[in-house]
Amino acid sequence: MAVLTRNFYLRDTVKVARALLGTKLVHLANGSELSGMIVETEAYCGQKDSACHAHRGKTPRNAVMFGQPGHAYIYFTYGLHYMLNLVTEEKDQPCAVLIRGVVPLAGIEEMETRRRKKGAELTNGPAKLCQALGIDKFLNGWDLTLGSKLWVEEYKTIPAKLIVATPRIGIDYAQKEHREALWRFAVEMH
DNA sequence: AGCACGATCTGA
DNA sequence: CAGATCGTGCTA
Repeated sequence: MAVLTRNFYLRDTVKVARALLGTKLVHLANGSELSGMIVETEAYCGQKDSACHAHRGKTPRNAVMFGQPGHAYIYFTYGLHYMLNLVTEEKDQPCAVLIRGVVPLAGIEEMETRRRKKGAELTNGPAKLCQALGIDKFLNGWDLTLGSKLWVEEYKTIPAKLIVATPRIGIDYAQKEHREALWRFAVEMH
């Protein structure tokens, strides 16, 4: 399937977040494919967004967000978790989409061994998905348009009826306007 | 140089 | 509902 190009990411972040639903996230970890269909995302929209890491300007940690779109912004938090974001919009616009959930497609056995705890709820939650797919800080800044090591490709078209938009999770510190923005997108399962 | 805290997850 | 656990960024 076609690897998503730079232009896919070079758009309004909220649109990209929505468009990423149904695409396939692939990580090649020592030769084996670990992949899943993206079913939950959140848009973080630059300096003006008080929930965005780049809100207070450029720092060593968030520098990748200020670069070209189509790169992975991965950071470490709570002393134990990694989060995966995909950089969007043009250079110097520090925007990104947080990947919050995937449905495992390939490498499910290996994902289970990577996770401490087994079970079907393998990759819902931004930190759990990183652990299952073996994504860590060494992939920070990786160019996702190369189609090697870590990338996103076309997979499935999700009917609009199945997509819900809600406020983002875990950003109670943000201003009301940003706290309430419907910038989280998820595919309704059942 | 010190310190408070986080786009989370788990188990009690 | 608290504990895990540490890099980051703000303050001094």
